[in-house]
Amino acid sequence: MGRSPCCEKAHTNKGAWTKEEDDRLIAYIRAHGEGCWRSLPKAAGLLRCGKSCRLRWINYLRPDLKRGNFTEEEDELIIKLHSLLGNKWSLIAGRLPGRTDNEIKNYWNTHIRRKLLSRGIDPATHRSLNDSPRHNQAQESAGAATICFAPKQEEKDNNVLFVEVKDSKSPTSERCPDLNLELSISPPHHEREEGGDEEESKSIGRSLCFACSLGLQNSKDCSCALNAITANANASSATGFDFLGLKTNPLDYRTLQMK
DNA sequence: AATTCTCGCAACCGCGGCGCA
DNA sequence: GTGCGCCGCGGTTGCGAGAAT
Repeated sequence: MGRSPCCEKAHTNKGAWTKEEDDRLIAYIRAHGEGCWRSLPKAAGLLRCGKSCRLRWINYLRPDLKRGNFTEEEDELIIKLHSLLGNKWSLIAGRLPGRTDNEIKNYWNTHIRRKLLSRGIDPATHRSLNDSPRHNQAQESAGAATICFAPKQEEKDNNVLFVEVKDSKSPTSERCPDLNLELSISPPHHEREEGGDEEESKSIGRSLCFACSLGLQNSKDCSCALNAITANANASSATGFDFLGLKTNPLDYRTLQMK
């Protein structure tokens, strides 16, 4: 039954890695490639558990890592992605070449949180801090805003789901949707389709192709209404929408990849 | 110069999903 | 079908460096 334990914790080193350990790990992975972290430490002559080796390699030793300060563009991209994905650091890291989930997580906690607070934005909800009391009151009285996977009929036929953000009290009146990730499945929301150009454009701005969000980037089911936030993160254009007060283009979930 | 405080980052821990036996 | 281990992820901790007193 099952497999043997990944490592004997009693005979493994912990704490900071030494130069010699780093060299051994690098040399081994250069020779044999990544993978099979369970057997790697023994094979490489390291007194570490596989988990520790993997972490050290991914977060520090990988040759493609971009060391150094985050750029302003990276900052803004992280903020946008976090507002959409929440604390899904690995997904966010997947959109920032050379950055690791751990690095982004640390950077968020030390720099970006403060940056958002100084802008008057709640880093947890991405809403204006001034809105919070009113919003909290609304949530208490009418329930939290909800992201729904609400397929339209034709999308149902194609097995496509769209993510929509709605406020249970006023489904279409909020310009910056609450990104409470409390999820629910709901039937198609036809009211919005009948709501005229303005409502339609808001609806489009809030819709994410669920197939893409699930990593089915090349799926035929992918018909994401939001395209290429990240590809155009540096160049806010007239076609972008005002997301969190940051003029931007929609996010292309097609390119969101797991590491 | 010595001590205390604050901050940033590397590493660890625990959990959930998945696959193997 | 079930149990167990591996892998990957997010949250948390601990330590070292620099700033402040």
